[in-house]
Amino acid sequence: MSSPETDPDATLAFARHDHAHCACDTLARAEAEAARRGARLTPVRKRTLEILLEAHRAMGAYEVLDRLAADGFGNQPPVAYRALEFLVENGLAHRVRRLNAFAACMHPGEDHAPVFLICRVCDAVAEAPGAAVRAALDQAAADLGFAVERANIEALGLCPACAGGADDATV
Amino acid sequence: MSSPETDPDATLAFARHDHAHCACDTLARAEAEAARRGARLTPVRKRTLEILLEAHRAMGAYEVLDRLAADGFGNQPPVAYRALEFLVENGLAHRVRRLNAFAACMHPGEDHAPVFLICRVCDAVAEAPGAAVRAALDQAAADLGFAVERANIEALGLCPACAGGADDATV
DNA sequence: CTAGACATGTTACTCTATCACATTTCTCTT
DNA sequence: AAGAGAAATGTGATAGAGTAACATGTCTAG
Ligand SMILES: [Zn+2]
Ligand SMILES: [Zn+2]
Ligand SMILES: [Zn+2]
Ligand SMILES: [Zn+2]
Repeated sequence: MSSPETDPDATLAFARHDHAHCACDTLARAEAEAARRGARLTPVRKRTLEILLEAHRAMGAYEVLDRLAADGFGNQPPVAYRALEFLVENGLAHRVRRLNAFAACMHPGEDHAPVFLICRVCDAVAEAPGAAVRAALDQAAADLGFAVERANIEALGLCPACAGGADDATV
Repeated sequence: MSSPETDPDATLAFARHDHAHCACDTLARAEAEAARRGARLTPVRKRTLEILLEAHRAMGAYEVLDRLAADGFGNQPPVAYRALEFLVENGLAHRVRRLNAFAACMHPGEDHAPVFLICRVCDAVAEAPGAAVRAALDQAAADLGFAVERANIEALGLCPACAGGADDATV
């Protein structure tokens, strides 16, 4: 698909890394986490997670559905939406509302408050650690007597690569 | 469904207030802000903002459209979307992605980083001050070399009224 | 009064998401 | 092993959200 070393295949968490290994490793951790929670990682669900991991980027439900259908699973929207919902509910994937898309969780099992950084130029999406952000959010909410249960924290901006000069010039 | 005193008319910023006054006052500030920015607050746009302010809650584009159509404006989606987009671009309204909805900004003009608190029981939506949250977000992003330009910070949980006991019991 | 910019109206369409129902597969109990 | 009930899947239909494209109108600058 592209050079293994510098592939800016959008999506990488901005940092270069051995993606094949990272995806495989993350899948293993996801499976462990699913087992720990007693959640059934059925074929469709597992395949859905694999698809997200392989792409290593945020994917629309219909894009995932196409892949699933190609693999012999159902080809109707609910097939993808149900699998994705399961993954999100079990902390194996996240929903990026700004993009109407889903992305595999890079830290399954670890209790975390993800922050999504979306590059407006190359569409890369990174899941950043947001413990501090979440803490600030909880505090701001508490000031109003509001108890936060779930949060979506998404930022649009420029990734380091795109900010590094070649951004608007290359458009 | 509710008593006059404790009416959880969804929407209030959790705190009781003279809404008619609050809406009127906010509209005045929004008009001033629009003028300051040289943005043309045309009839449709102004009416759209009024609709959002009167409802004092997050409204879907199509819901706004119905109101606009009833007032003699166009009745096709672009009419509402264009007006709403204008308001958002000019800081007079916000988009709440989790709800696929829009809400009038309660602090037009004041440079602010809004945090939306959405009650999962009564659907109330409050725009909380999120300067600290935004600061934490900027820091978390900076750690990855990412420059945040815009952010959506939305939390789902329980508002003080619904957390105060009568929540799931009254359903 | 003409050209251009901006705003609006309208048609049609795409993308996103959920409902409802039939069928199958798993699990737990007897 | 049998059978009830829960969970998961497949499928068709439909609702909801958002945009592209084009025509018309409006206002201003020259
Ligand atoms: Zn995660
Ligand atoms: Zn980028
Ligand atoms: Zn605001
Ligand atoms: Zn509430």
